Amino acid sequence: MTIHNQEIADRLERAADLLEIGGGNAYRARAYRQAAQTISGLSQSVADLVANGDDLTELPDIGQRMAEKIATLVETGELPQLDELKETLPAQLSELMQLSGLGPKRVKALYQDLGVENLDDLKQALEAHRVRELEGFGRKTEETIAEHLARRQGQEPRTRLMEAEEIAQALAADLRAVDGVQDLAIAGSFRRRKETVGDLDILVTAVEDSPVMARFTGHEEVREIVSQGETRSTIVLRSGMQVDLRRMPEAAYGAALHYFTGSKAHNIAVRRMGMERGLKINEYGVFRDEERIAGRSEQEVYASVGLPYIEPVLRENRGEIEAAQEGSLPELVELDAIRGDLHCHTRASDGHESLRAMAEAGAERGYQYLAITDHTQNLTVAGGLDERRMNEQIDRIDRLNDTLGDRIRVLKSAEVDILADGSLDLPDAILERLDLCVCSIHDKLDLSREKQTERILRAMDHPSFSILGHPRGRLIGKRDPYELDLEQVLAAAAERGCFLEVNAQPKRLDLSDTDCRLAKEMGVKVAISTDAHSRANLDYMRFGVDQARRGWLDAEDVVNTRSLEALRKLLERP
DNA sequence: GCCGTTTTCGGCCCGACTGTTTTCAGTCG
Repeated sequence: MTIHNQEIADRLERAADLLEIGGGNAYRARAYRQAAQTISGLSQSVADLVANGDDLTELPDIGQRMAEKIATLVETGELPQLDELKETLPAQLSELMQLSGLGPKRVKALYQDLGVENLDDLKQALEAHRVRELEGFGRKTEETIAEHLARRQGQEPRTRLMEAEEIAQALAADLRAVDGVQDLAIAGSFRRRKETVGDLDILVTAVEDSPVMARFTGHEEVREIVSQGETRSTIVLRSGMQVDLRRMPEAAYGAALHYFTGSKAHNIAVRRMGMERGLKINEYGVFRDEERIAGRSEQEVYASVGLPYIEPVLRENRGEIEAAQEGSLPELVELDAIRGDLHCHTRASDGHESLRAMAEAGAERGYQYLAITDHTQNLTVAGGLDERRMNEQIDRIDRLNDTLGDRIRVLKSAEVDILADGSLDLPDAILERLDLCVCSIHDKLDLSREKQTERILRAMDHPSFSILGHPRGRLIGKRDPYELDLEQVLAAAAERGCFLEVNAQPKRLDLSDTDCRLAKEMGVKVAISTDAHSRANLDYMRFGVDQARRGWLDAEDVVNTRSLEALRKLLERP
């Protein structure tokens, strides 16, 4: 049973929590957190690295001692340091740390003075009003903790990017309309285009007497004002989304935008570079002693530490700073570079529109080609096509292409089910009539890692296999990816000339950012496809492009940036 | 516990806001 990167990161985080609560050297706890961060952002499996005898100390923030601990964890499933900590402190104190308003000091006080060991204990202590009697606590603190505890139940902690976008853009539009507002940006993980967003960070510059802060905290969608000040306020909207507004002087806009865009790890790394140069970098600018030497734009901030501009999607401290220093940052793929969509549905299966409507919608977006990929017979719930209906669909596409001229080319395709034994869900005679095949798994999601991997490898052996659709099968926040050895799949794809999909559906975004990066490292190109079930869904393309950009992909790495001619060539199996 | 153009010790990002105090600790991002 191999341990996943996320589990390793979680154990290290838990150890960090307990170290902080226990007091002692706070920097030691931070070292555990930083190691956890490095590992959760890694594309390769740490377990595999250890198995290969790779040197983990080459990874950032992992030294000799941490590498040994991780190796032990991978090999034995145990982290002895964590077990030792658990002997002195209850492990569940780590959960209390997750509650907003509770940090190590307060958790320690709750434990030592009130014997609170877990969330249930905390609830009882709050109800008995014993918390307010602790030194440093008070009535207000007790109430805040109680509120956060109550809200925690059954709440989705992160919002998918698309939903966050709807909320953010509406609010931003209202704030832009306030008197005296000059610049406004939505920063944070939203600007980095992370697949999910925890809260929104909005940044404004405004003339001195602008009522923007008051209009923010007084907005009709506000459910709760968490804090309010001259330059910073935090609210919770009725949707449950927490939003920060920061008001900055114009001369500091770039520095503030950089600061609030994050990620935290990226900022810390940049600030460290500043320190080495005798500079202090904060949200108000870059300072040498008391003098501000940069801050109006982000470019200035980067230039002050000798770096070129780094795109927000790359700011995760996953090697972008080193790449910037070496001048080897990728030229990220742009939405404009996409020449067609290789995965969409019509009414023939579970789509909502006609073939012609989808083709027209593709042409409106300036696409050169659009692949129609209705489901196949195995997926009965979606009205999948059998042999006869598939043949009819192919003939219909031929006739449609005759009427479309050079406006757009509709490619004959299907989203073919990969059956449990790895065979494809339509006879070869039909598959051969298709321009390409997107092949996906829709059932038997709970096979073992070995069997699921084997299933896909076998499917890829089929000469008609072109693209592996939504390769991990995850639904963000709803369903975990199925067990799969992605590296083995990528190696097989590279060998056979197959591609993997970046499914741009906001609830899928599958491959993930780190998966994209792994694909690139292993020499496998991707198709960014919307899996559209309606014309409007074709606009999901930008979410897929953002995900690919977060995975460091350039236009070369993406098959559907090619002209139709070049695409056809690429689709020919070696 | 990590790290090194101040390098094997002695640093480790930094400011805003809140609540409990009355000058500051704790938390957050």
